Amino acid sequence: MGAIQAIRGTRDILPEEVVYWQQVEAIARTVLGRAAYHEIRVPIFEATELFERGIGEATDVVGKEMYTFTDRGDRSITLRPEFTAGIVRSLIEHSLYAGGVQRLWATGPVFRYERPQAGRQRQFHQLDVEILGSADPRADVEVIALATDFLQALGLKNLRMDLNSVGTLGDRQRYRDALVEYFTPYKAELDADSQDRLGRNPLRILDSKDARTQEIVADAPSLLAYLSDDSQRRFAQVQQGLTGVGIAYQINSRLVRGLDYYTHTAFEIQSDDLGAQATVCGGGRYDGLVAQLGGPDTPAIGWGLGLERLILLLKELQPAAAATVDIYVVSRGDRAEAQATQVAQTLRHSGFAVEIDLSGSAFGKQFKRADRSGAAACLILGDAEAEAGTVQIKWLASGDQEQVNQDQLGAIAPDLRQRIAHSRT
RNA sequence: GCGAGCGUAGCCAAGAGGUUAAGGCAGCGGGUUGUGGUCCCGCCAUUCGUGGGUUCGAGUCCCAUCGUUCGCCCCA
Repeated sequence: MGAIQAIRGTRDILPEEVVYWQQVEAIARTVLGRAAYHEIRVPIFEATELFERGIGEATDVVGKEMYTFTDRGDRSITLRPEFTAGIVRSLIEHSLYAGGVQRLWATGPVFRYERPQAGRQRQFHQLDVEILGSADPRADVEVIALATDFLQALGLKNLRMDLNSVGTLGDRQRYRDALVEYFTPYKAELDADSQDRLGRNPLRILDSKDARTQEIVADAPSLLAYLSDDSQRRFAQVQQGLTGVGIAYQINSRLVRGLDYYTHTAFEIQSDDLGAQATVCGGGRYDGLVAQLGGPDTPAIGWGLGLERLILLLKELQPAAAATVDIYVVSRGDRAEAQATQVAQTLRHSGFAVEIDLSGSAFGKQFKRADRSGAAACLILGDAEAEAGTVQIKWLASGDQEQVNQDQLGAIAPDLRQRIAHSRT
């Protein structure tokens, strides 16, 4: 023992799994690109204050989940727990808002100090999408459609979307007061967590899992009743827009998301196949955040999507695609081995995926490995071939074998390519 | 931060106080020193996450610790 292990809550993504990640990233680029979104890359750590001010001191994310440390210059640094705050900081710092509506996306690791469990780690990855500078309900629809398009392009099914409006900060404050008034007489009957939430974040009581609390919640005032006329009209427009582009959703008036900055539209996409951590994608509108962080009044909406959870779902859907090798090169003897290196290079330059056997062991063993590599063809170089400047090409499926001059390999590349493709079908 | 389960080789896994720590997969070597996918043989844990304790004796019991899994909280 004594071997160093990955830190708790972090993990290695091994080659076999990376295939899924690459697939997800490729599809994200396609879907986002064709909606005219641009990638932005922001730092992995920021001043702690950014998150405290942006996400809200009262939230769990800031209160107990941040990876915060002091650097050598005595600054308080925090590993980003989400993307939005950093993107907004960047927008302000570079005056991107001056260029009109900004459609941005980002991906990479984010960090939250929590107990790991199914679908949850301390370092995980998100895909993040934001549209900044528009208050138009069509922006809400566009961004949500991007999430469903992306998930659909990956072939995921059995997802459901909850939609809600949390109104303006004012609407929410009035609702919050109403809730406190409603719950206070029941305080003793609420579960312990909810009693605590009554003072801190009464909206959270609404989705308590405790049975008795839920009985009390059943008669609690509804958030929708506290929305201003304007907020209600907005919410209706978003719903019409979603219906118009054929996106299914259900209204969930208890959907209140964790971060303080949300206004109006809030939504969440969930799956039943993820255990307790069912949320794959969550987001909403945050009209006040840019101003709160010192920028000009800039309405915005966006979402974050958990890539680990997504890949968990993807793995159930499709088996891992084996990485393919076209040609496996087998050689024995000093001269042959030297030539094999050159031949492999030539073939790679012609575009083939070529793996070379470095073992120097008996041909029999090398053939065994050739077979297991999944290669379509095997190139053989021994003393005889080295002497003659030739190479044997053996087709592993049929066992057929032919001889080619080494300097002809470039010329027959198109033919080889065709036959390799053919042998795979 | 709280609760519960688990921790034997690269992977899966038997073993439930007495002893040579089964077996399978993968890997490596050989049968076959230039021809694979089958087959046969051999090798692959002085040791059971770590530390301490109980006992004549512990992988098997107890304690602690670390890791891991699932759940709570919360979220992606």
